Amino acid sequence: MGPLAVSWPEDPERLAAIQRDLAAATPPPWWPPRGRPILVGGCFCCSPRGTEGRGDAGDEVWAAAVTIASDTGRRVAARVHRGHAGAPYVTGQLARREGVALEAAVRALPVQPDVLLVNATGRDHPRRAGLALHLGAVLDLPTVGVTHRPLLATGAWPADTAGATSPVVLEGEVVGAWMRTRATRRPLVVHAAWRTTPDVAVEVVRLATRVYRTPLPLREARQLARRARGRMSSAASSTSEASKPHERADPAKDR
DNA sequence: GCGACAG
DNA sequence: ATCTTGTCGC
Repeated sequence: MGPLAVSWPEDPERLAAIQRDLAAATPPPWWPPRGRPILVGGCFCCSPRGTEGRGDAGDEVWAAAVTIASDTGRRVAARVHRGHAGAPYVTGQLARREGVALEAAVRALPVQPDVLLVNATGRDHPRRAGLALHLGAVLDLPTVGVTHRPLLATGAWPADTAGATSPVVLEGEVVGAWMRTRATRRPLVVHAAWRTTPDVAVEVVRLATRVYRTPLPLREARQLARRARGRMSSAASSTSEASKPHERADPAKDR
């Protein structure tokens, strides 16, 4: 795609209009090449600790993005971007809060992924265009949403075996799937988003998941964003910086 | 009063 | 998202 003029309007009604346009768009479907490794990206945005509730416009935020090779699980690129929230969190309008920062983090990646995981819904949305779908359109990248629970859609949990899935449906449309990435762990919801179907979303998450419940790209992006928040550098208001080369083997929690 | 709908 | 609390597993 590309011609579609998409942005991150601050006005809720302008965002709603864009979401309706995005929902009606018919970009070419994408799916992972069979039998060949791909680059799977992930991005994540967090706010200062102690900030409960919806937050406010102008809140400091940290957005991280990573690119990971699906065959080795190795990180090939990572960036953290410190910026500001465009709005408080409002159901159905997450794009206004996190869109700008997430876009900046992904664009800063020296190696772009083939497909991007986003901590948000896609078609499961009041206007069928959640942040995961919106971000894909803006970046011209296929996207898959991954959340802890649906926004509006419903569906029964899958069997308690690794890899099991069950449909998540919104008004008759299958918009995603519950997916048991790890046996005995709570399932995640994987969402069809920009240029992806529920089946493709499941396959991408399968390719990107290793030993943890959370797919590697999302897990690493989350770690990077929170680590950056912890450092609390006193740099200027908005800056992009390379990730540090070394790793910490921390048995961190995996919510 | 109750229930709740991404992050 | 963040907070709290509890439990399980390495």
